[in-house]
Amino acid sequence: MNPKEDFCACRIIHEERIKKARDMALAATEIDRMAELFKAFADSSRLRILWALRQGEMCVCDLAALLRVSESAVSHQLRLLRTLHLVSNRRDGVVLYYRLNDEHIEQLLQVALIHGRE
Amino acid sequence: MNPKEDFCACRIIHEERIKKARDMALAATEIDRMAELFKAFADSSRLRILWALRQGEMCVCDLAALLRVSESAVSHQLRLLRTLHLVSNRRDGVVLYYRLNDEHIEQLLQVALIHGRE
DNA sequence: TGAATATATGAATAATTTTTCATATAATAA
DNA sequence: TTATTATATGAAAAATTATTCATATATTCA
Repeated sequence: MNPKEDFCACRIIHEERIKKARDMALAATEIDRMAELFKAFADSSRLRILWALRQGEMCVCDLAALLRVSESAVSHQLRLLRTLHLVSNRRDGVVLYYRLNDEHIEQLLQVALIHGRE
Repeated sequence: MNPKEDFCACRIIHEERIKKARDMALAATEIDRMAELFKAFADSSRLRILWALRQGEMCVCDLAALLRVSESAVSHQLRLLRTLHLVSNRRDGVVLYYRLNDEHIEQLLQVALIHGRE
């Protein structure tokens, strides 16, 4: 079977459904952007960081102590979250304080939490 | 540095913030369940499957043709979505029709899409 | 200026996830 | 019953992601 071709080994294929799905499909870039966003939430360390930051800014050191992981690991995770504009930081002397950057974060967390509890 | 210990190499640590974050932290099982859910959305193949199923049920073969990937790959992805109760299926003879199982899916997709477009 | 420290980062390793390939299962048709 | 076919699945291979370790950077303080 060659997935590159627009056919399928099966006989039972629903042309109209596939056409309809193609018509309303999102552009690849949009799918990729969504996947990137969900990936940011798809890791327990990052989820705990995001959840913790809901109640106020914290420095890298605080987050490392909270999660009980190395500061380097937290810093790498924060970089990913920063790259996706989910968090931003503010420097006060030598310390960087991180905060949530976006109301959508809270929405996604809440929907996921409710989903899990049902 | 030993991440297992409740301390941090840094001097500047905000005890109250960490305590507050600990107090409102989610249980590990809840974090894990949320991470699992987000993982399901954190892959472009699965996102495209979920997006396609919004407009009606499709069989494995349809989805493979739509995504242009092997039926085996789609089937593995569907198993994951099934395990998380995000999709369910209905058998009609030899064909299995898959459908979305949950209104939260639509909500998560929409929030993520809007987020990406802003 | 030099030492100390909070954080960042590249590269390597470890861990996890996705896809493929081969084969199995379940339903239908002959 | 046997052949066919749509889908499922285990195990291996390929790809991706997280963490660690070593080191770099930026800021403060002496």
